[in-house]
Amino acid sequence: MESVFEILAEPNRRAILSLLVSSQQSVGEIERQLRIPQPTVSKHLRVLREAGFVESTVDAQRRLYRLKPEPFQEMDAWLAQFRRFWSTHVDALERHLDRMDQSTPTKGKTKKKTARPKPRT
Amino acid sequence: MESVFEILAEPNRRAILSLLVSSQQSVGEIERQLRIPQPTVSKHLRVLREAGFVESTVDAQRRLYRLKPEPFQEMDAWLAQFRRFWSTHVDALERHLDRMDQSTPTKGKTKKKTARPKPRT
DNA sequence: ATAGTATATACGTGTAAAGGCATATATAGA
DNA sequence: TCTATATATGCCTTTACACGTATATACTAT
Repeated sequence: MESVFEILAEPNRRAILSLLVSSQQSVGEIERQLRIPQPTVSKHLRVLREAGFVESTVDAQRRLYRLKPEPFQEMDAWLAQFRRFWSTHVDALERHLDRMDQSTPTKGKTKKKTARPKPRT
Repeated sequence: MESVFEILAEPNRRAILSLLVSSQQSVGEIERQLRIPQPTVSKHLRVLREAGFVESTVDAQRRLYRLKPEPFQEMDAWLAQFRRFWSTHVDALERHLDRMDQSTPTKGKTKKKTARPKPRT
């Protein structure tokens, strides 16, 4: 479990990170929002912490977890080598996004799509 | 093995993708450059193909594999939700990049990645 | 048809990680 | 002190891959 990619391979961990985008959260808050048992949350948080994705501060009995930017930047740096490549393929990409659309668990976000004339598969 | 992140969790697969950035390659070429046994290469290529990362065309007995852009874009879309966040932390980021620099697995590398000077909480 | 080359697949095995459950640790408050 | 709350950790079981080795399939050339 050394690379950032292995860390992100776990869906619950990605969910936790997405939760923390809005603001820092306690273990209990994460537990309730994601409806996964507390020991599971704590274990994933440990992995995320050791990988540098999050850090925590103590607040009474609570621990507040928040994001750290570095590993995300590391991923972005890896992805960068492919950017040049995929930007030359925007057309095929649009068709793909068409089918993907709401696959990103952000929040209620308006998807500004330019006219997409391709409902076919 | 459904998400792009799980696909990229495997180091050999990431290496294959990085190889293919420059140009399309046959299985044998990949095998020789990465020095991993041919069945392993084929298996990883299968995974990558089924996940939409690559596609292949036939050239006599060879199969030429090349990148497809969509999954990369999907990853990028997921990462996007954190961009806003990490751009407000450029300073800490710069220090990190300083230590990371050439993090792209081109070839043999020294594996000193353990020491993490933490700007303590 | 036979041999040679290139790639894919099948099978068995080891391993590591994820989850469930119980319990330990720490802090707060009575 | 004792109890309640919040979080972490330990143990156990299950499962999902990744790899090695062997073999199958496909195409080429003689």
